[in-house]
This record gives sequence, structure tokens and C-alpha cells, in this order.
Amino acid sequence: MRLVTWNVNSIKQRLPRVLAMIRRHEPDVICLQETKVEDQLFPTMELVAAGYECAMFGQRAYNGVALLSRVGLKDVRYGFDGDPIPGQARVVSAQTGDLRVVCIYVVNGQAVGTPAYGTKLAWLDAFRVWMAATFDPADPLVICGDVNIAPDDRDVWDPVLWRGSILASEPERAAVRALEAWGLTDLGRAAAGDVPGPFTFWDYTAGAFHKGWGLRIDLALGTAPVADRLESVMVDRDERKPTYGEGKPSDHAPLIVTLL
DNA sequence: ATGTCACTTTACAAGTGA
Repeated sequence: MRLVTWNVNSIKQRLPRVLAMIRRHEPDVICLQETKVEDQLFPTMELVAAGYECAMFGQRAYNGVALLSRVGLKDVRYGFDGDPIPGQARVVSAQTGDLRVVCIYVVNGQAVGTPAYGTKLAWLDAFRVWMAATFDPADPLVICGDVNIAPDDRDVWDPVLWRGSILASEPERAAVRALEAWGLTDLGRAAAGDVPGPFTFWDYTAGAFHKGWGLRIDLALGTAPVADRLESVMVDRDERKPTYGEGKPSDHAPLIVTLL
């Protein structure tokens, strides 16, 4: 079983690269974030032609998530009970194969101390409460998505520069730990050990990718039955290269998780 | 820190969010 999670920053702009990624990695399940499109304009035909059933939860211009599977989707749920900002499309989940997959796009938060930052922390808490009330950590479940948090200093390119700032602040990191405490393992960190990264995001500005200024903010968090099946986790960094593939890159690269 | 991108609009440049 192979899963990919990828913040595509507009599925309309990124469709050729998504189709090429599918040919390269042949994932069973794909979690997309920042699709930025209403459901009726989602490229369902092209992805069905590629072999995937599609559950999309989108909106115009902002946010938007989608869950694609070539092993079937059952019990699809759109959003979550208790969402403090229910007008924003950020979570879609379903049963696929033997897994419950929860595709999430966490609030960015803009900057520490802003209203958006408060919304981010409130959203993360409400999401955790819903998860705990709805699912059982003894079951095979994985949360995949753009979490917009680098869990610790190994997940930022310059820990001193990033200390305390948005995406790396202690309250954000505590929110990830609270999710893990419910019964989830950070599969990317489990695979990498103490090696920094692997980064999944490089800012578009300042030549960040070329300079290695990356962050690991796209995560796959699995319950114990999933963590026990972990074979490998890798990042397809080629997808972040401007010269690779068709059209411009997203600012995120796909995270590929393979389970036994 | 700042070599960007995508989207939207009493649109054809500028604001917003990332």
C-alpha cells in the first residue's frame, strides 16, 4: 500500500505534474491540499481516467482538499464536527482498503500573535477533539497532509532563525505532540531517525529551494497498526524543481509513504 | 532574509494568502 500526500497549490495549475507523479510512483491513495477549486471544476475525469476514485472537498480560490484512491473509497466524510471555521475546506477522510485516511490542510497562521495564529491553535485543538471522539487509535488510520508545523528543530533548515516563529512555535509543536499522544506516530520522523528533514516545502521566494532553505511541514501520522507496517518514507524533491516536469512546481514536494 | 506564485476583482494592476 502506497500513499502520497502533496500540497499542489492549485490542482488546475498542477494537474500535468500530478499525472506524471502517478505514473512514477503508482500510489494507491493520494491526499491533495490547496486544490483551490470548487468541486464541479475539479479535474475528476482526468483522475478517474488515471484509475482513481475521487472525493473532493473544495472551494473557490483558497484551501480545498481531495482524497483519491485506486482501491476504493467508503464512508467519505467532509470536514469535521466542531470545526471553528467550517466555511474553509480543510479535511476529507474515508475508508480505503484496510485504512482510514484523513487528508488535512492545517491553517497556516500567518504570524505568531495574529488572529490567524489563534485560529490555527483553536482549529488544531478542535480537530484533535474530533479525532479522539470519532476514531480508535487501535484501528489502522493515517492522517496525511500539510500540517503547517515543523515538529522539531530537525524539521527546519535553520533552527535558530526559526525558533519561536510561525510553523515552528512551541504552541504549534505542542499541538502535534497532543495528536501523537492520542496514539499516532510521525512516520516521516520514524523513517528518518535523527537525520534532519526530509524537507517537503521550500518558499517560492529568495531562491529558497536552491539554497536548501526547506521545512518538513507535510506529515503522515499513523496509528500503531500502520506504524508497524511502515516500509519507507521519501520525498520526491524533483517535483520542486522548476525545470522538472510540465509547468511550474508547487512550493511543496510530494511525500511518499509505503506500507508493507 | 526575500531571486515567487496563484487567485480575485465595479479587473487590464493591485491586494491577499501562502
